[in-house]
Amino acid sequence: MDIIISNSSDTPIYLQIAEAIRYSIISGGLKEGDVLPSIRSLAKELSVSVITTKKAYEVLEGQGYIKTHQGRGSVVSARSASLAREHRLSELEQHLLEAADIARELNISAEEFAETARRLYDIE
Amino acid sequence: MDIIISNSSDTPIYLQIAEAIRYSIISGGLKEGDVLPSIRSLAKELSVSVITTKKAYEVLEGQGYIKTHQGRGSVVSARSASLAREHRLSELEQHLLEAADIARELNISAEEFAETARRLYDIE
Amino acid sequence: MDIIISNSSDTPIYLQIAEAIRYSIISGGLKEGDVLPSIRSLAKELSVSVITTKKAYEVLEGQGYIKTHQGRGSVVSARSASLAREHRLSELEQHLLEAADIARELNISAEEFAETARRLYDIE
Amino acid sequence: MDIIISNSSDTPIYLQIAEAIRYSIISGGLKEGDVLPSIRSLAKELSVSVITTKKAYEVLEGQGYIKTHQGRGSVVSARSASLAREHRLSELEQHLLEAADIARELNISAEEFAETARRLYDIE
DNA sequence: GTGGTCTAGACCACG
DNA sequence: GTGGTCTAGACCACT
Repeated sequence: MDIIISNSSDTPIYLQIAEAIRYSIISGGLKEGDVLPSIRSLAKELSVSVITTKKAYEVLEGQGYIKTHQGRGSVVSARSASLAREHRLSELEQHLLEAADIARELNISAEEFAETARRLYDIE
Repeated sequence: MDIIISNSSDTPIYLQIAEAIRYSIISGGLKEGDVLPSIRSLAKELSVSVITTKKAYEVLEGQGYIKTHQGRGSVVSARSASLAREHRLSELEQHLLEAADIARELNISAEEFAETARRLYDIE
Repeated sequence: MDIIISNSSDTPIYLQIAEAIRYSIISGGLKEGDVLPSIRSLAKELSVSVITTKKAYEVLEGQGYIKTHQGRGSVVSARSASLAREHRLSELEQHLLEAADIARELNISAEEFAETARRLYDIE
Repeated sequence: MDIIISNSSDTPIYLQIAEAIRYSIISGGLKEGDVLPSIRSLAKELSVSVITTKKAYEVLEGQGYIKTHQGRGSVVSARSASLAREHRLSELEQHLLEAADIARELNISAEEFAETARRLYDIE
């Protein structure tokens, strides 16, 4: 669980945690059936309130990534990997759609747009 | 000033207004030196609080698009059009960069990525 | 908003609140578009913590009954009435299924079972 | 003792065990005077904590189904079968009463209600 | 005024 | 040990 949280970010901490865990799932660090750290131990590790980690887990549970059981902690649920991948794909599409909107607004052609996309992909 | 605001959107109303005005500037509906409607008349027209329109104008002023003078209303400032274009370009780049990040995370190749960008451009 | 909450009940307070509101929706006390009391005023009225009312509203929002907007409170969303009815119907079915399970376990015939259901319906 | 416990269920494990034993009593698998497995052997068989099986036995003892004697294990007590039957009957009644409440709330007639009960009885 | 987020600290049920 | 619920009190963003 190497999660880095930023207090200055404008995405709330509980979402930063949830996304870090989702990333762990997608990148294979966490697999189906794996047990997540307890909300209390994670809270201590990240120096945040228990409520914050709990909320992160609630979000993930609401989206079907994990299952939580009283007294037994939380485990990564089946289908979580494919769920996470779908989620990221739709985010990618969302970004491209917004970018395309702007491109049309600025009279940038489809070719130029695709070209720019390609170029920015290679940058980093 | 035909601005449509959506209550169900999760971008705050004052930003929706600011962006609508910026769009008017970039698309030529508002030119340098044009006088904007007063915050009170605009508030009435959009059925929102005066505080909200005021905040929208403050944002635009802070970014250099308009100039507000005590008792004389607000006017579109010089260079506003090029400013707006630059702003939108950087937003476009930002979206593409985030999309590219996700694409690499999901092992999507540069070709596939550029291809998807092209396809989504044509959709709407 | 006449909600009666019981501290001795074993269903959590936030769920009691959520169900009372759902009942208001189903019984016509709250209609689509109606504005709910603010979480703070409701908390004061019920003598519970703000967090508790907030959680109740979060539950209702998660199930699609209401929509909450920062700074503007919460409103009953469209479809909420039919949603609520569906929800109660599935609860009714659930109870009957569990009852039927027990009836079969106790060798109670279908006729006896239906008869008992009829009789208990009339009791109150 | 063929008890199947489900980790995904939201009824606590100790209650699942208690109910499985009660079912054994009602269905004749366990008769008055029969000796139950020790809490330790049952715990090992089900791969749960000793605390859990102990709690299940405590529940059953509290309801009069079994008698536990220091160092001599637990036996099914007299009248346990009729007790269990009564218990299940009252549960059945409880479910039907709640279902009837909902039915009246939704303006479902007594006939429709009894008809639905009959239909759901036959389903499985 | 509104809701959104976060804190520290408490009690309870489950294993 | 675990999570589930609740409290009082705080700061921030939006209207």
